[in-house]
Amino acid sequence: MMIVMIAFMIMIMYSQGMKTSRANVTANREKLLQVASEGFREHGFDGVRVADIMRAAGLSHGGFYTYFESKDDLVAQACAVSLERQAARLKTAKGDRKAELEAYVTRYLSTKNRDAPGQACLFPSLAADVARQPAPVRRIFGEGVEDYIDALSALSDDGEGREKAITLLSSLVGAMVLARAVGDAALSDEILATVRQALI
Amino acid sequence: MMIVMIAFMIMIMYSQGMKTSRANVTANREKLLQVASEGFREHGFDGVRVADIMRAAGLSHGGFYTYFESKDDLVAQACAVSLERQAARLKTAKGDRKAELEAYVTRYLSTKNRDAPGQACLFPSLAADVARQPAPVRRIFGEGVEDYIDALSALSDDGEGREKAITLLSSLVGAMVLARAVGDAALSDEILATVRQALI
DNA sequence: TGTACATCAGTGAACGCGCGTTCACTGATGTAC
DNA sequence: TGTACATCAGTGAACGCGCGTTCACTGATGTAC
Repeated sequence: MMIVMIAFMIMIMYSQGMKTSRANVTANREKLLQVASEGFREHGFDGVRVADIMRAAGLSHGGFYTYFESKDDLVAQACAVSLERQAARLKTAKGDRKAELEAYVTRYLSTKNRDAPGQACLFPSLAADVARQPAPVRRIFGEGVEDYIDALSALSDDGEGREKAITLLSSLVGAMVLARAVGDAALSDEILATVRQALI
Repeated sequence: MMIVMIAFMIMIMYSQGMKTSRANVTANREKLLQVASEGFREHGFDGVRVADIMRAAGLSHGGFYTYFESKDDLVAQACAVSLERQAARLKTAKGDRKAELEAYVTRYLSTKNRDAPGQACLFPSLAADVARQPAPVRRIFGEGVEDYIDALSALSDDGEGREKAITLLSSLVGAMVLARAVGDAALSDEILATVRQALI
């Protein structure tokens, strides 16, 4: 009985990868990328310290270089992860494409989204910072934008999908960037509401 | 003769404010704000050092605090200056308003503007950074956006000026932010061209 | 299966550099008489 | 007008803190026999 239980535990350990050291590496790396991705969107690349990220993942800061070559490396990988996820999320859209797109715009330009940049699209938070990053990050980012445009295009039902996707994306990003920057809450709300109405 | 020349020089010195110490303070402050304003737009607030700015103005770094309380103070004042200037420039528009607006959009979304952020609108360069700055900067920035929207509205000739101004500004800012961030030059050009066409 | 050894994730102190800020000091500018 | 003094812009060394990165070390995990 005991042996069966132990064997079972070992199976779980291996299959879920939560107990052995090697599996921990995988889990920790995912956790680190997740924490970094949210932190960067919320506070910018320079606003999050290596030590913060390690602490949030339950590790001490010295172990950072087991996982990443440098902070720049983490920045690049965290961007890649965020970009993939948000393009993937867009591609799962089913049903009426027009309704789908409208729902997307409404969600994107909501005050909730504005006030939780850590959970939101990384373009408004990080695009301006990315423009000043080393080439590898800019390349990854460019591919992410490309994917995103493709995914948005697929939601459009006429031949001008790509053009519409680009102008739509620009409006979304610009509105959110401005809404987050202005100190005045009323103006911020107005920007979101106005662009939302114009797009739907 | 000599006395007349000297008197004349003194007049010039006082009137142009280039030689006496007190007048230098004014000229230096303007120079510092100008240098800072360009530097911040090009490299972000954290990308420009106090010592860089002082050197560019021909001063040593220790003198910084003769002019500003802190770097944050400079950030706020430099933003105020840039914002005022770009709203003022927009207000000088004369002639056919529609043509004026189109010319403005074309200039705004040009590759030249994209490649010279130090000379361009500060919204795409700094809005995301501003969102993470202390409240005074955000307030100043918000007022600048408000002014800008007003100025753009005045160029629109129907009753929906303000709504149009807000959506236009969002498109401009978003397109420029994305165009500057993507590593791929072709995609960057495409974003600018597509949004330009859509807006004109 | 058990044992001895090798590997390597993880620790936490320390390093080193960058950068905003401070400070004692200088010398030109400005003022009072 | 000239002289003596006060003010203050400007200098450059030094300070202090933050933060990315390194490093010697530990102990658990994994491997060989």
